[in-house]
Amino acid sequence: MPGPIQTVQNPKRRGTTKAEQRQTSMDLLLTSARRLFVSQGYRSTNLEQISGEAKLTKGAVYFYFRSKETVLLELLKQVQDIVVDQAIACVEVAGPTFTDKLVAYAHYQANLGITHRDEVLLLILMSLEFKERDGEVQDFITKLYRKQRSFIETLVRQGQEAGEFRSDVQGRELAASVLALHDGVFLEWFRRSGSLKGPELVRAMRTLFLCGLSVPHEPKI
Amino acid sequence: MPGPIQTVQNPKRRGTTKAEQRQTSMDLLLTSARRLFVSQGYRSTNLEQISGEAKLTKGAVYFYFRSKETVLLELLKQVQDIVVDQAIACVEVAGPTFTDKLVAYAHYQANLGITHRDEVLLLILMSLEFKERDGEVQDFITKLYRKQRSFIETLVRQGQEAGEFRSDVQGRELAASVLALHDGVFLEWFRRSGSLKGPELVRAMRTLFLCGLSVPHEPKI
Amino acid sequence: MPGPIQTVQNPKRRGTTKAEQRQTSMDLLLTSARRLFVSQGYRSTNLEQISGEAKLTKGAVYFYFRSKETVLLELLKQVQDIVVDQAIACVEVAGPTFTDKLVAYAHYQANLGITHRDEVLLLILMSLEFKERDGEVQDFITKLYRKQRSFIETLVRQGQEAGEFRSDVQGRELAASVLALHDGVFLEWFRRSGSLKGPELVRAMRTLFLCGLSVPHEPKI
Amino acid sequence: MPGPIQTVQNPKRRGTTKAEQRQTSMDLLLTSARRLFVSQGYRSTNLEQISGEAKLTKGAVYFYFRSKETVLLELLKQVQDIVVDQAIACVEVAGPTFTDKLVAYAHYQANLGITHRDEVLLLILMSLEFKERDGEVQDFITKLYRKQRSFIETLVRQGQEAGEFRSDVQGRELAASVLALHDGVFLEWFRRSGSLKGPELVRAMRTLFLCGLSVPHEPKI
DNA sequence: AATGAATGAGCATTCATTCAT
DNA sequence: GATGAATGAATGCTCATTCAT
Repeated sequence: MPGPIQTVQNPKRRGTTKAEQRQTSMDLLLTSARRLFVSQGYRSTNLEQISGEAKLTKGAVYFYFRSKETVLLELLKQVQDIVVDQAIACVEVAGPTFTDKLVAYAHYQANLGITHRDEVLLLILMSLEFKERDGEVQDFITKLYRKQRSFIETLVRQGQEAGEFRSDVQGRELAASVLALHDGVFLEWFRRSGSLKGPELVRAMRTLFLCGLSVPHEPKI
Repeated sequence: MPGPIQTVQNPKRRGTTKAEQRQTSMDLLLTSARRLFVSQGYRSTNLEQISGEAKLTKGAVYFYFRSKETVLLELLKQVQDIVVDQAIACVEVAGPTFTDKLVAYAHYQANLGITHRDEVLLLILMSLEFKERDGEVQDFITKLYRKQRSFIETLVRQGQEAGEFRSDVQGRELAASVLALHDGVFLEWFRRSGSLKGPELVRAMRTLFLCGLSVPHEPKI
Repeated sequence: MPGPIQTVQNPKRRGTTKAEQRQTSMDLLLTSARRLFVSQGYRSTNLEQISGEAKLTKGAVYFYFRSKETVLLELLKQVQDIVVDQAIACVEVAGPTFTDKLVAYAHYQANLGITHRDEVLLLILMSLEFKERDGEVQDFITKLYRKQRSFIETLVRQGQEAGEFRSDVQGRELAASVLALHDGVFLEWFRRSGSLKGPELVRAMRTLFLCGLSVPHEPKI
Repeated sequence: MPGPIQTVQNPKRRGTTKAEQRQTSMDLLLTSARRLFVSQGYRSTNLEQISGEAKLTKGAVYFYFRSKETVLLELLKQVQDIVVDQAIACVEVAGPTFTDKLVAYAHYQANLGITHRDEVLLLILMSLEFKERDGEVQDFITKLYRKQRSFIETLVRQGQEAGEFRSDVQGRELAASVLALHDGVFLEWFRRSGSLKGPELVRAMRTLFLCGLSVPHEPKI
């Protein structure tokens, strides 16, 4: 018979407290939202898909979040912590040379690609999807990117001043290239999921980073 | 039964032949569609925006194209010609070394970034937006990327065999990095439109290309 | 390349006068409209289909007719002549008994089913499709049906008075049954085009007509 | 991003359980859809009319049904039960003669004309409107008609073999005439809603059935 | 804690109709 | 005599959001 059939809420997660259940449901919703936003895009993902994958209904999303946009913002906050803040913290303890720091950065990111692939991709993809929109999401993403950029830029500039990195290209643009390579590698990986060997790709990326940044040993072009 | 409609037909494009008018309108529609698809995404652009920007109405789009998707396919055909085929043709006449060829490729692409920014971006952005969808668009994009990749991969492999490019990273992954850097640079430029100096960015990209690919002259890392 | 491709008007109907060409084009349009209205219905047939089948374009329809509705009205005028007026004329010269007249009517209609199938069906189908609409078409069809009905009713009533037809059912309802059987047979034929033998069906219809109308020869039910 | 919508939710169907509300709304929608499809045709009825008559909105139709077509299919399933299956069941228990069975069929249908006029008409009208279309609806209707036809045909053939019905016309065509008369009578009633006396019409129909089918008692025509 | 009913704005698409050429 | 360009109203359908339960 007709009508959208929703799964009957059978007594699940028995033996858990309300608070635990709350957390579980929220986590399920966030995880499926993240996965779907990454694979289909924000706009092309609807609340039925998100809640369905978490074995809940649309209404549940509104119980936990104010709106679809809030779900994304929540995800982006997680991203900020994992992808940006922890990367910065990790680089800060590395050293002593700036080359060491850059390698640490590359390694941290490469590792994220394995442990938190969707978080990394979410930031990149949403930055593109929300480019011309304005609102909280746009603002948040812009700030995140700005933070990331200025961190790398500082690193690159310091490396240049220390004579570790080449100075024949301006720091701002060199830093932009580093980020570009980073994002590009993740996107290419995303696009071809399966047909590329992750570790090899990371090695190639690191090689490009280092060789491209290092002081050239003889005139090129 | 809809009654007779009394619109005041503003005499537009008067004094032009049908053929000219056709070409003009189609070009206007394609140009505004391209611009909008790039800046807002395919799904977030509606036909009213596309036609409105060309001073036409939704109906006109359907006079020239079978559907919204057909508009995009038409644009992608142009992209294939400009961004992929001509790049390949351009590289083929360059030489004699593979390094020369790679530089020619980088220069051609860098130039496109100035003369055909939207065409380049369209391909990259649509490849991401249509990732999980299937249909004609997905197929077309996949083929385009495959062509581009296999071309670069061949170039990189030949350069490796000729001893010009480093061989400590597999050709496939090295080629992927080249494309990743390319796409990444364009996206970063797109994201920050205005705040980056194009020529400088291109120089940085070229440097990364060449230094990263060239045979290392002394042990690194 | 895009855009709806229309057949190029190659020099056709050469060696004919304008008037002849006019007539030819109008006839072509009317014939394809009739065929399409019958097979798909009025609303589901669009002007592109009508004109396309006549190797002309939408605009041509508007050159010859004021509107889509006018095309149908023109067709219905033809139907009036062939299906109703000529049937009446034909019956009037038949005789001498009312049974003879009824047989003449049945034969005329049966013959029409072969020579002018679409005209007969058009009236029946449009009477159903335009039932709740109002306007010229509705009016025209209503008048046609009224004419047909009152003609048959008179015939039946006269037959009853002459003692040829049974009088245990009121003339109005008996006449309605005759028309119902007539329309029903044509529709069933239409629905199953192909799987029914026309001549056999006509014989069955005639049998039902006559037996059902004739004075019963012994008590029934 | 659509902002929060401030509709004043008129508290409708308050005090009813979800299940009741569901049933009520679905029934209202189906009933108005049936009425409108019969009086205006499927294609000429829009979802606003259907939902409006049930004091709901377009969206509600999509809450209960997957598409406009699904609404029709649901209605046709009801028709199958009431108009075809129950008629067959009813005839099967009638007897002992085949004439008795035919009379039972006629009575059942005549009664339906009063209690379920729209259901009977829906099948007939949709069989015409969907003639050239293909898809689920067409398939369903074709199967229904086939079932009906083969049932009547068997009945007629058995009556012929038993010597109750005339054998000078082939069973297939005789059966077709019975259905034709049936459909024709309903359509004529539909077309002239109001100006025909139902019971009289039914008597006329039954008379035509019986007289036309019965073995002739003396040479006719 | 979560569901199910219902809404309404937005959107791609179809199509009769107009009009300059 | 007829075409091609363009319009705008209509319509099926999607989806974020609201709210009573």
